[in-house]
Amino acid sequence: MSHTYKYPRPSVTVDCVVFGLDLDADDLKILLIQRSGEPFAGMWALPGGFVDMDETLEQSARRELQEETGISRLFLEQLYTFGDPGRDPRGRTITIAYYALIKMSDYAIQAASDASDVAWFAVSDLPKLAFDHDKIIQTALARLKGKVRYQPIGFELLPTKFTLSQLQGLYEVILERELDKRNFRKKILGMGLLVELEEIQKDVAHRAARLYRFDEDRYKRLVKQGFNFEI
Amino acid sequence: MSHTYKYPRPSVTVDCVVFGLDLDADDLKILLIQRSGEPFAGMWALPGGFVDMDETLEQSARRELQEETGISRLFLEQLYTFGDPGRDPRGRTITIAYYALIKMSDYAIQAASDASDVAWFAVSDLPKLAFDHDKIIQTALARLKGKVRYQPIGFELLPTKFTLSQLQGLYEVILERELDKRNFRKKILGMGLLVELEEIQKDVAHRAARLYRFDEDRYKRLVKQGFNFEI
DNA sequence: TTGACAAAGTGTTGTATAGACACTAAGGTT
DNA sequence: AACCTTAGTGTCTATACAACACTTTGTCAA
Repeated sequence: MSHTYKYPRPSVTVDCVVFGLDLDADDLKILLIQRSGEPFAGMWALPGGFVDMDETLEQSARRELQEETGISRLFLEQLYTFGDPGRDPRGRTITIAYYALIKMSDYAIQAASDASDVAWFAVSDLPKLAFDHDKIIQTALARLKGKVRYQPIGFELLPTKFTLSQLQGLYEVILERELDKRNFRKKILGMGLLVELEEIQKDVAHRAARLYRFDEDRYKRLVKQGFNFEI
Repeated sequence: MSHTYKYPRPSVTVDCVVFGLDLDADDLKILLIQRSGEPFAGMWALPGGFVDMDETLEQSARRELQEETGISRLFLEQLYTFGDPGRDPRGRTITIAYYALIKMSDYAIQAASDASDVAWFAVSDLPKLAFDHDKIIQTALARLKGKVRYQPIGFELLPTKFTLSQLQGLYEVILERELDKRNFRKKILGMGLLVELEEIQKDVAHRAARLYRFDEDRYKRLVKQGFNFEI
């Protein structure tokens, strides 16, 4: 069955920049898939695909992620729409890019056990990418860097329970600069958005750090009162 | 001539939220056009239209603005892409929304002398709009409000030469709160981005204010050195 | 011409926040 | 028992922000 229109139409796709945080390597990573078909067969690319006619753009992004990587529950936000003629050799294609933040620890097994055509790459060591996906990733990095300071989205990258050092490391990796430990703790604890848990770290070869969790309910309440998150 | 594809494709359009500042009324305005054809004939809508196959999305937005309103040189930036199924009764349509800032004083004649189907509306007094254009406008307002504090885009709305009171009024309108005159002047002048001109206001029924212009070159140089604009 | 009006223009002070900075505590390893 | 690694903690200074009221300048009308 085919579809005929009076005027030509571009193809419309979604692509996802999925960020994960490697706590051990103190490294920000991106999930890529290896293309099996042409064009760019064998090259690495962002997970994504064509938009179905009866789903929203966000649903489309979630579905493609589910299909290609098995990842389902995550923070997802529209990034930017790329549509230069020539960005896809098959013909005019417009892609709505999304970026996602996932708790990599939750998915560690999945990504590892999956077929070899899904893998995490450190942001600082990306392979050559299909289409204009390098440009999309640069845009996503800039957005993340800009946004993480004013909205508590960084917590989406950490496990539910985390140490203050892990949180600081997260900001250091994303913002690409070092932060002062005392000032950071003073500030983040002063906001009253972290709940100190009774638990401490386990299996570390040094003094174990206290675990905290982000208090999302309190954050939402404070925002209503005009509270402004800022690192 | 018709075009046939194996899979169905959505239509792709661009829409523009054009902001202008009414210096007399101290009012933020949006440029709308009155639809002549179905659907939503007679209703007001954002200027926009279908994307051609051989132009970038931004070119497309500029072309549509030129065609429908005569406006050509302006600040234009991608806003967000709206693509819910059902947002256009003619069938699945995805629209890439842009927002633009124009020096309304430069275009005052054009908008007025044009056909009656182009008009400025105060943001606080918009008519009922076609499609989901009210939602697009709300998104644009939020973006403008968020962005104007951290990037000197506000100057795009003022004439080249402006008074400090006009600049303050601009921020007050966009941010929807009053600012202290002395603190505002101290801060904005302290940034060293305004050039004090030899000229003063004319034809005002009170003490004439000094005119300033924004020093874009200096701003660009400062940004390279890590300068952060913030109101 | 002068008095009323309207907006321009101008500094100080207290308060809060950001940034610089170094040592002790705890726990596991050798 | 000594060592190694990371956790955890407080003060001071400089800067930025917020609150606050009066004088100056020019126009217009009586």
